[in-house]
Parts: sequence; structure tokens; C-alpha cells
Amino acid sequence: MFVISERQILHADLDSFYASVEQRDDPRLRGRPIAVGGGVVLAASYEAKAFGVRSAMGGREARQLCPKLVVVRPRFEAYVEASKAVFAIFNQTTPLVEGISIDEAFLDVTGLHRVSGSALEIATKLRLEVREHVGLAITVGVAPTKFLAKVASGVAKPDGLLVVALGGELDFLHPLPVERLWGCGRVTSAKLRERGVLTVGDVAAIEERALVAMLGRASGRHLHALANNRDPRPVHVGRRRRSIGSQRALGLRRLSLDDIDTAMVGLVDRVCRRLRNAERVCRTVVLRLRFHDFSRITRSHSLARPSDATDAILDTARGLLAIAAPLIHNGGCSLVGISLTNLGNADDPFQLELPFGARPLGRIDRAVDGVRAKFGTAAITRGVLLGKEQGMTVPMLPD
DNA sequence: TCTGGGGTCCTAGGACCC
DNA sequence: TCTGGGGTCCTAGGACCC
Repeated sequence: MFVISERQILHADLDSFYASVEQRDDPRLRGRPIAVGGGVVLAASYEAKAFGVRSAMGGREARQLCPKLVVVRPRFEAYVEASKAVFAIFNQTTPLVEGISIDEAFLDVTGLHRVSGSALEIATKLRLEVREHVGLAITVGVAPTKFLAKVASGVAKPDGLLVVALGGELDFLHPLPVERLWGCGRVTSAKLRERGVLTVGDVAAIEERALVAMLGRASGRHLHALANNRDPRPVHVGRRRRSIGSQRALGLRRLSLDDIDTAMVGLVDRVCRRLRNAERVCRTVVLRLRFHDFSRITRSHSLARPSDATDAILDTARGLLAIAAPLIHNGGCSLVGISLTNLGNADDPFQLELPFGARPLGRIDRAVDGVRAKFGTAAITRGVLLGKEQGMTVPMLPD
């Protein structure tokens, strides 16, 4: 009989990333409470966190909590550079790296024991290398699942390392508050607490059906699985971006439709450049507006064919703005955003991937029509073969 | 708590197809 | 002709994450 060996997953998370980069680059900021941002705190140093300063907090409130707070303007280029250096170390550690954000990743080190030592040794070395070569503190959690590894790093922060003992997973997990569950935010947490469900152990004790009735199908199943330490999700290398977006807060001024249009033109230009740089095309354009009462709407439109052309996408965005215009009531508009979704490859001549979004199969009739119109009937077969070669999702042709 | 900018995923209803 | 089931796409909104 085969014994499937326990997976060994690291969750590596840079501590107070933006703030730490600033303190690294400017010795005067070290040991002092700092916040990166302006109107809103993007990141706070641990010295600032001690005063209760949190990210997403308004600048004014942060200063009230911590009068000595030093506010630093963000330098995104520096963060991107630091992130690249850290990810280079991740990739030297194992080929199985899944980036989650600019400062966080999962590393699967299962089976590296002979080559690199135990997971604890690998994690220790990783922390040392990040400290030495990039000058930043990184916390690592080690566990058999992604979720548990992430919880472990959260508990170990700052500048820590925590290995969840084999067999001790539930003892570790169950006393934690429900908010530690990945996917349990403000709304879900309130629903659970309302019903006296306070800890992860409480969630685990509820039947899945009951949890689904409480939170909806996906959420209920997801949290039920996590609370019982079931998380088979593999570390996924090379995930592709599913959308590209940009948005801009417009402040409190009253803006005319022309002002909004001007801001939107800039956003469309930016996202289209990013789209072309990534060699992608998009099918769906989403306009996002937020009003001064903080209510928000979205309007979207799917193009007949994928595009990366600024003029086509701007036309669509303007059409959406015209549709949304009557909804901009007296309060006016405080944010405008443009997102491009349903992304495909610019270099894929058959665009087989495109009409299907994330789903394995899709509107074959449309795909076939498109290929036939563009390349002739013979191309349909060729297109399917090409798709297979490239490892893409290949739709079944109708009989 | 009076709120930035970048994302992911889920849900639900209607249109449409087989 | 009527009815039903199954499936996908489009759109709008919402929760959540860093």
C-alpha cells in the first residue's frame, strides 16, 4: 500500500511591506511609527500598529490615534523592485511558487527533504536570505495545507516562523476566532457572531447544510471545509490575471459629466496600455462609479470580438457612461473606474480561449462561427488541434 | 471608521440554445 | 405545437482579500 506523504506548504508574508521598505531605505524612519499613504493609510509600521493604526484607515483618524505618526508618500517602484527580489528567492527555493499579492506567496516544498532539508530548515533559510539580500523581515507559516499555512503565518507575525505540529492541526485551529477563516470578512463574521458562532471550532461543529443555509452555498461549503482542516487546493504556479483595472477617486468637488469623461479617458488609456503590454485582449469593459453617499454601480458591455485597441474600448466606455449618466444624482460622483475582463491571448489566432471565460466549455457555436468566418471551415479542425498543442481548453465540436 | 487602488470569486435573473 | 430540462452567456451587485 502506498502512503501519500503529507504536503509541506509554506506561506511567506512580508511584514508591513510598504512601511518596512520605507524604514529600510531611510534610517531616520526606523523605530518610529510610520504610515505609508496620504488620505488613507496603505500600510503602517509595527510601531504605528501599536497605537491602533491600521491600513485602510483615514489619515486624520490615524494621526489622532498616534500624534507622532510620520506619514510617508508611497513609492510603488521601490515596492515592486523589492517584491521581485523576494520572489527571486522564493523561486530559488522551489519551482512551485504561487504569488498571491505583491508581498505574499505559497511555496510547496513537499519532497524537497533530501535536497534542501526539512520544511523548518527550508523556511529558516528562506527568512535569512530575504533578510540578508533584500533587508526585509518575512514571516513564514508551515503546514500541510495552504489555509493552515496562511493562518500560521498570521499567528507568527511579526518576523516569525511557525510550523503547525503534525497531528496538532485542529488543536491549533479550533480556538481561533472565526475571522481567521479565509473568506470570513465583516458581513460573514457578523452573521456568525449573531448566532453565537465565535471560534473556528464552533464553525466546525455546525453541519455543512446548516452553514450553507446561513451563508450561501459557496461560502458555507468553503468555511465548513476550512474549519475542519480540509483544504486540498494545490499550490498553483503561473496563474493568469483575469482582469485589468484602474480607478480614480475624484474628491468632493462637484464634477460635470465632461470632468468624469476626462478622468475616464485617462483610465482607459492606462488600462489599454497595460493590456497590450501583457499581450492580452479583452472582451468585456466594466465602468464603475461611486457616488458621494458611497453607493456604487457598475455597467458593463461585452464586445463582439476581443480587442486591445484604445479607441474601441474608449467608445464602449463612453457608451457605458452615457447609460449610467441618468443615475448620477445630485450627490455627484466620487470615483470612476474601468476594468477590462474576459481576457484572452493577443497572439492566439483562433481566440479559442476567449469566449469561454473561466469555464471549461462554452459557446462552441460562437467560437466555431468566428473561426469559420475568419479562416474558413478547414481552420476549425486546425484550431482545435492548435488548442490541444498549447494545452488550452478545447471545446468539443458538435456532430 | 466617513473610506485608496488593485484584484478574485460568487450569486441571481433573463436571454438564448439544444 | 407545447412543454420541459439542461446548459452557457451576459449583466449587475456584493463579499472578500491585500
